[in-house]
Amino acid sequence: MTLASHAFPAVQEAPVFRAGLDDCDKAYLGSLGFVLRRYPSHAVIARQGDEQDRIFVMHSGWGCICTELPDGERQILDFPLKGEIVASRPFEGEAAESFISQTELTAFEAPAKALLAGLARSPKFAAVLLGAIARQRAILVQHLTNLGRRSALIRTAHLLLELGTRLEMANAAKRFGFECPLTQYDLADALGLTAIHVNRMLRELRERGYLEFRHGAVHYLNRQGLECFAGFDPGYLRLPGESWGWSESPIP
Amino acid sequence: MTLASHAFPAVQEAPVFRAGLDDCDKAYLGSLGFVLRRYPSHAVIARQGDEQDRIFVMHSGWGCICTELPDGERQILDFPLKGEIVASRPFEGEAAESFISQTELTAFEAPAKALLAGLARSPKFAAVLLGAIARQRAILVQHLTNLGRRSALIRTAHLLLELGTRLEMANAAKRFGFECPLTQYDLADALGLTAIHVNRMLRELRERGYLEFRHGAVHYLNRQGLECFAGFDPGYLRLPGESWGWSESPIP
DNA sequence: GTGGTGTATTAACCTATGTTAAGAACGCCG
DNA sequence: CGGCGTTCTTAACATAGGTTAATACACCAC
Repeated sequence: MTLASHAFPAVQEAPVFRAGLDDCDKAYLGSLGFVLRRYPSHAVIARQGDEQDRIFVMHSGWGCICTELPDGERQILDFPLKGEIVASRPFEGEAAESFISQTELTAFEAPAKALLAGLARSPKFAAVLLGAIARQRAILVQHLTNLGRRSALIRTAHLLLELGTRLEMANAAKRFGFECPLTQYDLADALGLTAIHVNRMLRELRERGYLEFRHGAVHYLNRQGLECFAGFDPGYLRLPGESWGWSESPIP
Repeated sequence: MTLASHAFPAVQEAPVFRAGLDDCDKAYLGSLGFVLRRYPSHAVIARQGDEQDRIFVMHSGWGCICTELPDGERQILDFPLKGEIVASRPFEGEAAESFISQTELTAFEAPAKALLAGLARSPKFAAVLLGAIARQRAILVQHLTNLGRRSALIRTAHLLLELGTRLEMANAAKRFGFECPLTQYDLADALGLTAIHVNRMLRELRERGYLEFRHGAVHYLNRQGLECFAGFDPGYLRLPGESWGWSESPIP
């Protein structure tokens, strides 16, 4: 739309917005005041309990959304990936969750009020936003189901498959897997397990010939078998109004 | 607004809407085509996988939102209570969850599209809706944290305290507790436990002098102690823009 | 009354996961 | 190069929670 969109990454190209908006809405989006900011690793980008007035669109790096308990433990709710929205308390009130970077991370930021105004402006814009919120909710629901009703082994597999699929949807996956800078402690906090047990589960997945998680990368050894074993059905990751993936080579 | 609102319960009086909307918005709400419907107990009101085109506002009775796994197990995500919204996939796409009645249940229903249109109509209306969605998300997050990082005993206590507080907010609690027709199997499916273990935990809570769950009702024995023990902080249940509770006797 | 179904309760036993402890591998920095 | 912190890995042991099974209790149909 502008020269800047060639010189700098533009929020309009984020997967959340890319599919659903026409040029007019994208121009409007460009006017909302999104700024690309960079955070170092292990930075607290938004703290649980603070007034929540910004929303984020991930651009690079890894972070997590988590709740912190009085005893110092934490529960990771999700790892927002490239092109996904972070808007924990959509548009009002104090945040119930923290947003923390795991690696160096860049994200677009805008005042939440700007987006709220956009809801009234264009039905298409509203639909895209609500679609993104619905997808986030679906992901949260899967994580909840994971914790409540799946064994540690399947739970671990399910999360890794989900992350891989989401990265593919953002064109950020590798050929045989994906880069994943999470530590086993991070995974443990997301899976409701101990880091030691995560280690056991990763070994088990490797020994069963499903996948390998080493040197900050996940390599599938038998992806189809793993999806079957984990009961992974990626339907919940689809953004409404979007056909499957924007990869160059669509899966039949 | 109309004669009918005296003869029949009106959706405008539901807690979700009651606080935030002015008369004009309430009149609009009344025009959206909400219909009060009655379901028998153990009815499937919306099934996982079906196209989701209605939203509900609970009016009486108990139900649950759950996901069903291939192996026949289920994970209950939440128990929507009187005056709360049920809109699992807000406004589009197929439902990732089922909505099932536990007791006989009545709810207002309207086509989801009607609400979507309301977003553009009035900023206040949009804010109320988004507030309700945000609250639902906060509840989901607490349930997730419950499953991931709290012991079975505290988890059980936390859920019961939450339900009690939500019922109070809807003016639907008793003096010393609340009526709760859930079975121990229902609780187990919500807590990620076995019904047998739920039984053990309820006994433990009773023996410790915290609360009693018998004959379909929860009686607090030492509510303050229990809240402290469970680390229960009801802040996440507040609807944005709402002061604490609309009970006649506000808690200091 | 009798029987039947769903729920609650308890006990005995088993297993998945947590805990503690200790090395090993790797990167970073002097 | 050597030392130090972070992460990974494994083993031995402890326990929370699951499993199986049996009894008791309520409610309803007949």
